[in-house]
Order: sequence, then structure tokens, then C-alpha cells
Amino acid sequence: MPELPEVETVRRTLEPKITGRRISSVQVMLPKLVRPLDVNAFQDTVEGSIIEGLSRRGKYLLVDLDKDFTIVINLRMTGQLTFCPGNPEPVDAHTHMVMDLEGEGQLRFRDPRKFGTVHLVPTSELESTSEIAALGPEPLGLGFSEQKLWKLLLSRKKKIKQLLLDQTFVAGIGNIYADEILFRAGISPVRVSNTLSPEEVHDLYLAMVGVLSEAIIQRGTSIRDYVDGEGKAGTYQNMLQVYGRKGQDCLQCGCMLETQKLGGRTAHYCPKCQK
DNA sequence: AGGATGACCAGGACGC
DNA sequence: TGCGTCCTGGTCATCC
Repeated sequence: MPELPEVETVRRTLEPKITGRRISSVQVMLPKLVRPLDVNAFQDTVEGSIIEGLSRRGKYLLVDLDKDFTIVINLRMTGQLTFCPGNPEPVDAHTHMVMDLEGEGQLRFRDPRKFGTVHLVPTSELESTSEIAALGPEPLGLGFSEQKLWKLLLSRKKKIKQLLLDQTFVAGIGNIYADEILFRAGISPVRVSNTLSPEEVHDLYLAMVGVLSEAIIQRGTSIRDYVDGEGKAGTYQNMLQVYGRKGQDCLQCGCMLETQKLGGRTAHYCPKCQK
């Protein structure tokens, strides 16, 4: 499931391969993928454009084009964006968009569950589009700090797990890393945000930065579909402490890990280590 | 208005 | 084997 570390890994692996390249043609096999819902207009704008860079905001990938347009890609649960060099193999049934790059190579979007989205937005309007404008701060950004987290937590009254998943609170954290961060911080997922002590906020801040940074170093978590921009799996799944380990022993205290439904999502936690 | 809940997307896993 | 059911998670609509 692509969360911040996975999307950042895709960005890092793709950027050197596609920056400066001209998109010679685009095929969209799944029309509902692109917004606005007009494949012809999408093609007209994208074809002939040069990719000037690839950036990330939260879980969104931003393909910056030279024509004052940006392609905003959300991989959702099972989306994959990969660069295929040379003479690539034919696409499979789950590949919904292919961009041919001038010279050689293709940028492919594959998504078995078809939940992903590809939005074409004028670059000048990027920061004001609803999906980007609503995002909270980047947890690994320079502007983020323990003090800022403290203020944000005090301003809300919500279970901490659900707040970490809220993209308007902080951008980029999904179910896997929310559970891993709370385990590392020793905080129960059901704790209400404005009841955390200064020490707990300190631990939470360090856990957020630590878990996300280490997951990027490990090139993401590959449990089901996730692969990076070169089609390679990550390795952070080997480091998971609680996610997907229900019924197994806590690696810290040895007692049995539990799960609980929280706002429709499964929270994995250690009943002894997390207060 | 903020918080909580449920629906939705589609396919894979699993049980009978 | 085939069918039904449940689970997955990010997002959005709806209700309180």
C-alpha cells in the first residue's frame, strides 16, 4: 500500500529516468482513470510535453510538465508507476495507461483494483486544487517540528490513530505506518489526541520521523502489490513490529499482539507496550 | 464545524 | 469446481 515512504521511493527511482524526457504519445486504456474525464484533452496536453521533474506531496506524485501543467497521480491501494526501458514487454490487463518517451522507454501505470487516479492540473493552480490544498504538513518537511505537532494535537480531539490517518492533519501516513509509529512511541491507538503528555508528544514525533525515514531507507513495504519505479520490491516488511502480526508475540515484551477496528480500519497494537 | 460512520471502488483469499 | 462472503485502505458523502 503506497504511503509516504513508498511514494517517495517511486519518486526517487523514477526521477532520474524520466526528467528531461519528452512524452511522445499516451494511451489510456481505462478512461475513468483520468480527470477531467476527457481522454482526448488529456492526450492533447500531455503528448509532446517534456517532463521537467517529479515531486511528491503526501501520497501524491506530481509529474511537472513544461507546458504549465502537472500530472497529479494518486496510487491509492494497488497502483504502480514504473519505467520500462528498451523494448518493453506487452502490457497486461491491469495496465491502464502507458506514456511512450521519445527515443526509448515507457512510463506505465498499472493498478489491479483501478482505485488510482491521474489528474491533469494547471501548475499555477496546483496549490489551490482541493486535493493538494487540503493536505496537512509533510512529516519529514523542514517546517515540521515537535512544537508544531504539539499544537496540532491540542487543536483536535480525536483518537490518535484516526488522526494520523487523516491527510489534513499530517500528509502521507497510512494504516501500516500509523500502527508502526504508535507502537514505537508506546502510545495506544485509542488515546485521544489532546490528552497526550509532553513526553508522549516527544516520543510520537521521534517515532514519526524515525519510522518514515527508516522505511524510505528500506525502499518501502512490499506486502501485496507495491513495487518501486523500477518494478522492485521494498524491504521494510521485514522490519514491521505490529502491522499484520495479530496473534503473534510482541517483539519487545513477548505478550500477544491484538487488533481493534477503529473507524473501519484495523489497528494493530501491543496491549502491554502501548499505554 | 468538527467528529463519527458508512459507502464505494475491485479483486484476492477463504470457507463451504 | 464454483459461489458467496469478507477483507483491504484512501477518500468522500452524510449525519449528528
